[in-house]
Amino acid sequence: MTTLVEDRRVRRSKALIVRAFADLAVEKDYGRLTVQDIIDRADVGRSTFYAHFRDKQAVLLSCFDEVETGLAVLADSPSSTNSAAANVVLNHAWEYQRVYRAVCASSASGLVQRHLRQLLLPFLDRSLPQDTRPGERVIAREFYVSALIGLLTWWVTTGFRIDPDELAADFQLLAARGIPGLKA
Amino acid sequence: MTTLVEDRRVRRSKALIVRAFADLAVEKDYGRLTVQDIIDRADVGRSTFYAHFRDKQAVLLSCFDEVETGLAVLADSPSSTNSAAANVVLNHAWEYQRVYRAVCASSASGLVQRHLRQLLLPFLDRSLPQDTRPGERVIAREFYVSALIGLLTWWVTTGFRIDPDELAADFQLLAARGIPGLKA
DNA sequence: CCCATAGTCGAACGTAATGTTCGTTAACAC
DNA sequence: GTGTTAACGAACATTACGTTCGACTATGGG
Repeated sequence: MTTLVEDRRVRRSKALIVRAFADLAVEKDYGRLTVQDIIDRADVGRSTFYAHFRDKQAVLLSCFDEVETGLAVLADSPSSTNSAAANVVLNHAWEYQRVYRAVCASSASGLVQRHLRQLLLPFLDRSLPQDTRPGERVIAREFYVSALIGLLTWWVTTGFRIDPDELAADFQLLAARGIPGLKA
Repeated sequence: MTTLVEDRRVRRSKALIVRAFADLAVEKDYGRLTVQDIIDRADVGRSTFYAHFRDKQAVLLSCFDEVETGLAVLADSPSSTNSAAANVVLNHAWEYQRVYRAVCASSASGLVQRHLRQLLLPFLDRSLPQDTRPGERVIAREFYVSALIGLLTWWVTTGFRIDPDELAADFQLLAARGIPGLKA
């Protein structure tokens, strides 16, 4: 009969690998991060790595599993039923900084994202009011540019199925007036 | 005397490489996309590739250069001085679909982004009103989730320097009421 | 038109990472 | 204790990397 939980050694190996990956992901470029780096840092055998993960991407994905299950638990907990979605997510990130750092810093997302951000910020700044408080302004900027990048990416990858001016108008309206019907 | 513009052959080689990359970037995972793939598709010699680009990342970055210069031109043109930032950007993407596809689809941004999106959407859906028109709702969803991911990423990579509840409140306010002072 | 320049080609090469295999050793569950 | 199972580590073929070189050829200046 197989046991219900994983062998202790398996848990140990996986944990060592994921931890090593999480550290390395913030330290160096994801693209140049090799399996070799991971097993060196984790100090596990080469074959051990491949016994549990196909490649480094699989390790990254397993980080999402952690996040996902953790979030699900948090969401079902009674303390959060009244909280807004953002509250739950941000508090979860706060608690599991290590994983979130790995996921967000891993330039799997970073490179393109950063460049688009750099590219679009000066444009958006022309529209943003100058007289807000510094702290608020930074957050509004990030909010603004992220929403545009996201909408742009969605539009591009779904095949440009809307007229650009129409989409721009929708975006501007959402940005200026907020999402209709959303409770603050 | 060296000529002012690049040798025609250089332009040709670079164009072949960039075009091949752009095609491949939408076809297959960026992480598994090799220099070999690119030079096979572009049908240029191995040494030619390395004469112009350090690695595949350099090719990706050169896509941004195209975007950047194109945007700058568009922004300075008299026709767009009155347009909102989003208008300029989206119309530019509309015109250069090939490059934008490569940049956005390249899972350099995709993998992490897609997963976070999948993860967060169900949370946000609980807050979104059900009675809006389908088309509007899709856009609002993308707007909403992208803004949250962006703000989350910014918060994580800048070292969690704000209280999560405070950030969540700011986010919720921006999402519900819009960015203060932004003209629609 | 000719010539010097400069880019491409293709082969070759050392290096590094990949992904797999297998026999040995040690830890695990029961 | 005993049978099972994972980790180890060395070895291996394979693939991609990044560079070098000599032969060839398109290019653009004169």
